[in-house]
Amino acid sequence: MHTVQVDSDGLVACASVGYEPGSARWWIQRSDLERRRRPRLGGLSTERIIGAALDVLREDGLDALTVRAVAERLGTSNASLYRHIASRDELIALIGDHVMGDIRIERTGRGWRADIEVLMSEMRRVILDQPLPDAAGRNMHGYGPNMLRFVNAAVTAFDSAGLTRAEAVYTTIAMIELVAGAATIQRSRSGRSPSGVPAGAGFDELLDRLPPDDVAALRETGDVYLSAPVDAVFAHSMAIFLDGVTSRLPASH
Amino acid sequence: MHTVQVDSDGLVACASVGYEPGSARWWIQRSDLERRRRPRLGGLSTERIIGAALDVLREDGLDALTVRAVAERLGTSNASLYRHIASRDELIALIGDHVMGDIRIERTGRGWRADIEVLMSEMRRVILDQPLPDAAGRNMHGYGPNMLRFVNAAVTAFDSAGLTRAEAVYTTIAMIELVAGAATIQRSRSGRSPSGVPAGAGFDELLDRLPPDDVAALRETGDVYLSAPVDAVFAHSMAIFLDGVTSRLPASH
DNA sequence: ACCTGAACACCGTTCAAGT
DNA sequence: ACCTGAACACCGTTCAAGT
Repeated sequence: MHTVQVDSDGLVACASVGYEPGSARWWIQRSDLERRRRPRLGGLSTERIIGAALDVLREDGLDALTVRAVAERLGTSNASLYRHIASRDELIALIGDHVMGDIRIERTGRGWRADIEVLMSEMRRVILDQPLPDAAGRNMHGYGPNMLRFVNAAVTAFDSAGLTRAEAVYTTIAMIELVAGAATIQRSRSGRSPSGVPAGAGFDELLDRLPPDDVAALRETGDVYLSAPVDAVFAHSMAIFLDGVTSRLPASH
Repeated sequence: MHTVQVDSDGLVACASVGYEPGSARWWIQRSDLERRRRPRLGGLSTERIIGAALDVLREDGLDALTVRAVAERLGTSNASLYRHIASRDELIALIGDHVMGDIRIERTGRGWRADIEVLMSEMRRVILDQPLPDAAGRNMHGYGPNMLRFVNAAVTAFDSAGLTRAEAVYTTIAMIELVAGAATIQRSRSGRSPSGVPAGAGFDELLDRLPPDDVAALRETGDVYLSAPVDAVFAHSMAIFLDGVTSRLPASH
């Protein structure tokens, strides 16, 4: 049982019926809504809101991304945004897919492995490019037009490698899982305190306080765990994944 | 330049000097702090706070996890919690590592691959077990005692497989990236609207609205993308990863 | 159809005052 | 050393009233 707010024009009613932001139905509803708009000169638009949100994100960081801050940057009241987005979660879902739109999708002509390498690197790049709210990552798998375009490109590439369609889909999901996880982990691995202290500083001292048996291997390799360059780690993760896919290909002769 | 709040007992001063929650230095500071406590009968403790937070999380979900809600469940004022945790972020970091403590770490005796399979499945299980705040995932890689124990177990297993120490460390990070990403994506894949609509409902209609060339492969395999069972997807991701690791092992004869 | 000031019901966090 | 009521500075969101 839903109580639906009905505005005089019924727009808000539509926007708040309650599909989960990022879900397929929600994206459908969204495109309907955008089509029904009658933009004013110098007025707001979803596009301008996303742009302002990305500005806030890049300049002042994740914590500063509030509806109020976005409104201020646009020179309007925060209440005005709610004519274009039904909630902060919607804004975040929109940002998530918008960012995926920066991915360059093109075949390399050098085979499926090179194609997938580019797709993975591109996805990682756009995620790391700005401090995305985690919730955007949560919806990143989602059903936005840019994400679906990306998924389609990956499925196509795995298809051309010789996988069955079903396996190409599964493999694409695995690829997305890995890149999403890698970006998240990298972000925290390279994090530092406000005071500038790297997250791993004092690692040896920390190990000394733990039961020796619990961290025996780490004692011998702690510096590797700490100082492994993030790009090298990603390259290695990607290589494992691609080698795994290769080993599952039907014998190619 | 820091302005440090100094309480009469100096405790709060210590807790707020500003290491990033989840960082190595922060965990060191934490264990010092806990050691200096003089608990009262029936009083609060970090442990009780974490327990209450997990209760809130499991019963009322992620959005309900507020400092105030945790305090209410403990029958105290929210201000009281700040004697044991310096911020909500600290609480989340503590939860993140606490959850990793549920992982059963034991050798299977059936080789490195079986050992790693267990570790991956266990990590996935504890992450999915409750709706963890994303920020906990962000810190999950971190330097908590339980996480380090887990990392150590994985490095040890890869070591026994024949990888060099450095490669074992890199491979462990890749493993964590994959499992963290897989859990995140699964959570959103199986999400539904408050009204109970699955996130993927209406997928075909959505594809119809996109440029046909952008989603050609998905049109043919959309149902697989939608209905792939989450457990099967994870098993497949894990198999790719393990096959990849295997293919990178030094020839074993 | 769009925009807005003012308000509502929350947050996390602080601090003086208590035991 | 620990706990707490009350307050502060925010949030996201709503709504009546304006154009």
